[in-house]
Amino acid sequence: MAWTDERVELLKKLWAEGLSASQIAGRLGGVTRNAVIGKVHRLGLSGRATSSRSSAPRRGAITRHGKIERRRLSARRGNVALKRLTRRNTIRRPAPVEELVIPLHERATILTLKESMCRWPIGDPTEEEFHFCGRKKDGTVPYCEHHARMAYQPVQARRREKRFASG
DNA sequence: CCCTGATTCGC
DNA sequence: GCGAATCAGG
Repeated sequence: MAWTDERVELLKKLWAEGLSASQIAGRLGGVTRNAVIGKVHRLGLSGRATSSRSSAPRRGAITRHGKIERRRLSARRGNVALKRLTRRNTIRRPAPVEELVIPLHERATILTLKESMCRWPIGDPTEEEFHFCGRKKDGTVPYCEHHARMAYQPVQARRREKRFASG
């Protein structure tokens, strides 16, 4: 699919809003995240404000798409020695009840929703702003931790409702 | 393994 | 100019 003026403008807008390349690709449709990244570079938009990534590749050994060199580099990776032990937070807060406001750049549409994303619907499906939660979920439930609590309400909450209902 | 952006280069 | 393949990294 061609980079029409409209699509380029949309790309610029979404990139400025902080959407990731894959998210933008999902919204545009017809392009991969690689295409988006490539276009971003050609437009000179790369390097978003607070991205202090220094992922520039090491120079020197890479010839072309040299497979030998790649393998050598890959073999040299993975020297993870010690990980800091983290203390678990023992304080448990009660489950929140209010709906969360999902930041614009984290919202998922039907096109960007992945298997690993929370499918809790937010808003009116007939409206443009309709989206899904989109945060990370585990494999056992279709929702993130927060929305799982809303979907499967704890016994306590139901007891309270029952009590209200009966008197 | 999920994801992120960056780079190279055949097309 | 385009973007797949591949990279480095969280």
